Amino acid sequence: MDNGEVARVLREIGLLLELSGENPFKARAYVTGARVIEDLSRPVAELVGAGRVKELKGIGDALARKLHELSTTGRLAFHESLRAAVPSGLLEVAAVRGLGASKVRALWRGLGVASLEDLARACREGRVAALTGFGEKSQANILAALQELERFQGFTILPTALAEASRLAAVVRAAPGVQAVEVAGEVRRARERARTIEVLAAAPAASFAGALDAFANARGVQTVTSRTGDHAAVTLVGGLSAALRIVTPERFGAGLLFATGSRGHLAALTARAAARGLSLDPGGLSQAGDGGDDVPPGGSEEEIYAALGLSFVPPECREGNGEVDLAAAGAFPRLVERADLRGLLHFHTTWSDGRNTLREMLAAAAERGFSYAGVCDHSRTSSYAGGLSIDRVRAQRQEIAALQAEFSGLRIMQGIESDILPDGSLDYPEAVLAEFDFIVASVHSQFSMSREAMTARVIRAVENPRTTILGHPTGRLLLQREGYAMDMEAVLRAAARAGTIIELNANPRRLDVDWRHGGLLRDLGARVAINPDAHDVAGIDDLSYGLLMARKALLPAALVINTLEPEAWLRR
DNA sequence: GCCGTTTTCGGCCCGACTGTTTTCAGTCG
Ligand SMILES: [Zn+2]
Repeated sequence: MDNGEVARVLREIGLLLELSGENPFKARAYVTGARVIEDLSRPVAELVGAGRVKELKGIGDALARKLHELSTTGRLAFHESLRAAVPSGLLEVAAVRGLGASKVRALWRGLGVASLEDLARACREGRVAALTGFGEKSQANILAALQELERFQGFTILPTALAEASRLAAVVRAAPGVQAVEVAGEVRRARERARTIEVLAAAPAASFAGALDAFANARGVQTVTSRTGDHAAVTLVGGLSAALRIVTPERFGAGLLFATGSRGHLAALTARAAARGLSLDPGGLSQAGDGGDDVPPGGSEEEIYAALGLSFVPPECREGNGEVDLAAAGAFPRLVERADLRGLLHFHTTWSDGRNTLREMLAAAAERGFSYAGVCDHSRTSSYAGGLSIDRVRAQRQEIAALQAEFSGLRIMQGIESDILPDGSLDYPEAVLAEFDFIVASVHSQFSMSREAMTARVIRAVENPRTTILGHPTGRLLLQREGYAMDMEAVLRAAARAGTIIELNANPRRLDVDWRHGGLLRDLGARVAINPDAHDVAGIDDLSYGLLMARKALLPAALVINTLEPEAWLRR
């Protein structure tokens, strides 16, 4: 059992205890224990083996015993008995936004609600509103949250989609006779949320059936929803869909192009082909009518783009947003790449709610070849996240000065992720704000303002000359929470006017600003910062998702400030 | 259930909002 699995069990015990009506502080002790285990840099089993797990702050006698049982047997009787006493569907009910353990318990004990279906029915029948502690509004809010949950059902975020896709691709690749396999569809296009994993394979016709069998029998396949001679569609445990198409090798290039899409991109390509007297279909590119083939059988994607007089369009850019016109005009932007990034900005440390120390984060930055790093812990109003008091801001500055001597090749800057307060102001007095090298300003509270009020609030923040970067502009959490209502275009215009940089937060739950605003950002010439918002060392590598989104937005690398030296973007 | 030490019980991250209640519990970030 790795630390993540152990932590998950402890966290679930915490929830189950609360649902059982246990002392909430006892429940919290398990959640705290889960966090302690998550933050370990070594396997918890090692500490258990050495009898040292009790030395961890937050782990006492009881948790130490349970960790011992868990890491030696892989099971925990206490956990299993709790699970037996609480309907398993309640765990899903507790994940509904607005419902915590106490409310779920009330619904369970008062109305017999034991699943999401029960809850929806109870709401529709008006029974929730009649329950003490609830009312018409709570009932309506619960129904809305359930609908939101339903909308998110069957989708996943990019890292999971990529992992599942490459796992399934590997299964197919291992099947006899298979010569090539690629992930296609929306996953290859790096959509920020995905529903279907599409895989394309090339094999001689005699090998089709075997490859389809391998796919249909892959681990995690729940049901096979359709099956033909060259195609299989399945649903996966967890609700995602997946599909495999197999073509003979000479059709692989065009097949991949069509399987990748998007529809809009393909429409632009086929229109361009037609304008040149060509015809493009999944079989390849050919002379319209009876001519010979322009692209020989077996033509790759690259060859097809070239035959259409286009530079290669990377898969993540194929959204039908004018990328074909740009490529045709020879104006396709020079997109940002990992090696372009010189600056690592907006990461958290143990000074606030990060899991690694400042030194550890800086060492990771240096190891990854960054030439400058700007730490941005939380500001004082985010007290739940350990936001920095003015004294701690200054103490951190001293540590930075000391650490700078240790990291000669890395310029260390002190930023802050300042809350944007409800009135649009920043979170410290002017004299303190002036001491930071730069400021990322983000909304972390009062999400449910009116659209007008939120727009005014954020515009005031981006117009503040102390604001360097607007952090995660919409506040969305993909598949968990919609962004707050706000006139994004007005905000982006105001930011561009004020010279405030827009963050492209690379956390795969955020990927915010949305790539769909790329056209406006380009038109405005607005500068963008790709920031990992990392809370630990591993989080730094979320930058890869941010890079994909910046490319998807067709942003020229020159607009991405992390590619520049600080002097090019710091306010003076 | 953990922690600290005022050594063995009492408090546990904190402030604001929402919807319920009629003075506050629950949820969220
Ligand atoms: Zn933030």
